[in-house]
Amino acid sequence: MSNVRVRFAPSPTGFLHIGGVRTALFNWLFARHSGGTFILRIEDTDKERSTDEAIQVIMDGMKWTGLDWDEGPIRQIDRLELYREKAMDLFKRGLAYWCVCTPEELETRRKEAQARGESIKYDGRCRNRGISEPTEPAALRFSVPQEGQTVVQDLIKGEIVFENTVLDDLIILRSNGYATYNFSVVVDDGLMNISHVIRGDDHVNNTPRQIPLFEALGLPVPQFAHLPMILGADKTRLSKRHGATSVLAYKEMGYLPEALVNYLVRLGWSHGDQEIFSIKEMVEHFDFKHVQSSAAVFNPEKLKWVNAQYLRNKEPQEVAEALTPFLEAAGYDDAVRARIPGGVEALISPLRERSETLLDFVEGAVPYLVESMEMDEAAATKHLKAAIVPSLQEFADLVEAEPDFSKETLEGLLHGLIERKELKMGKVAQPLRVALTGRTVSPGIYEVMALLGKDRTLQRIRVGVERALKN
RNA sequence: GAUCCCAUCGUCUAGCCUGGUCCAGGACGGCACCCUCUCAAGGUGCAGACACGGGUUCAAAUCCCGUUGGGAUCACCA
Repeated sequence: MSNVRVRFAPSPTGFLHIGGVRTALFNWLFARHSGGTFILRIEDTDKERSTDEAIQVIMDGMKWTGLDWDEGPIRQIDRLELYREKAMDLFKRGLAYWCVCTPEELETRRKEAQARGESIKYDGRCRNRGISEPTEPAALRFSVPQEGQTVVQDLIKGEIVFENTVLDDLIILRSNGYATYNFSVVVDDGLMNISHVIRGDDHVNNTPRQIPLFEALGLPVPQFAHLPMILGADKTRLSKRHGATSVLAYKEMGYLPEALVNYLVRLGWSHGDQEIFSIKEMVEHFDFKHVQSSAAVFNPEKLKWVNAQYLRNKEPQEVAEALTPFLEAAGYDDAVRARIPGGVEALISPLRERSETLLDFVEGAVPYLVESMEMDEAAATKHLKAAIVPSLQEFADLVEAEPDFSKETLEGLLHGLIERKELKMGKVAQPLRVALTGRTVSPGIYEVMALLGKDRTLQRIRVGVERALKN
């Protein structure tokens, strides 16, 4: 086991966002690539917004995508005392001070400063007051060094330099006694020996605030890798407006977890021209050198394409296993599925080329699942005409008299009929398709018959004939 | 407004570090054709980008500077 220790640290305030999964994925990939440890830490210090359900949803999402963690979930709520101790330690060492400015005062001063066109950072008013035992509500602020620069050697963006004068004395302990995010993160990353902090680049501006804290606390400063954001089609941060952003929503929409992961890994990382990666290949090739430094637009079309690739290349049995819960959810139980000769697995080959998601699959499977199907009226009107009746009739009679129902036999029967009647294949196949499936679009006609079985095939052709007679 | 980040086809990207092999390659999407019992899948082809302006250099997508444009962050949220 290497010294690489990384963490994914979501705050449980809602669902697991697609961007969060990507962050988790890159952490996981780096850990697995380097034989390190991947830690799940829950940042739930905001008691108002954090919920247990959200924690469960995060874990469910990670399990679904296969991102397994080695340690945790560690909850910050269980470590509040620790943060308090570390903060007071800083105070005792003169590196932090009590601030009695109220939130309202601070807000007012920020507005005034902004109105004057000045920096809105904290003015350091309480820094030299030397309050040792506050008698009114007070927050503890960290005295940020104001000289020199803080340099971040980012693994993705390179060197980022911040003048320390732009940094203000951040609050590390709120007046209610709870640690703030920037403080608890540093304490945790330090104490957990995190070697690489891999997070969204919306955190770059937090980094120069955190580095001096590591140093003041005497904790090792990790390396940083700031991942570019995922944007919506309008180039703003991905949000609900852009469609589904919860991972589990993609599960429900019929995406395969490995396809989602594959799409996500290519969003910001590349390995030459390769598009499809097995998990093993991702782990093997992952590196920060090929992580893009600019933001990427989430493209649902390409996700669909990737999903389709997986649907087409997986073992039929595995696709069937993934599909079954969706059929079940659509109300097609065991008994219904048994209507198809060969069962659910028989659906895979004919439908996989025509489906991008498992939901598409269900849609395409309907005619073969139901006992009596719905007829698309427009299709019937167009294709089931009186002129075709003799052909359909004859074909049904031939099939009925023929004990063998194999594709080859069926093909021979239909071709013989077409030649005798001097018809075009399309002239017969299309009415047949409509009679058999109620639709103008389906897998090949012989595959359709195989999925229906002999009885339903005959029965539907007869019904089709009835219908054609009325046209 | 301040700070920081970013900039190759509509989108994801290769190439950039280590200038020439790039009149810029692949993929999604689009279009056309082929295949064909429909729809797909598959095959073939087409359109489509180095944001702009200056340098440096024999030579720049690649290095430097500036401009413009986009994004993120500026809380006793995380």
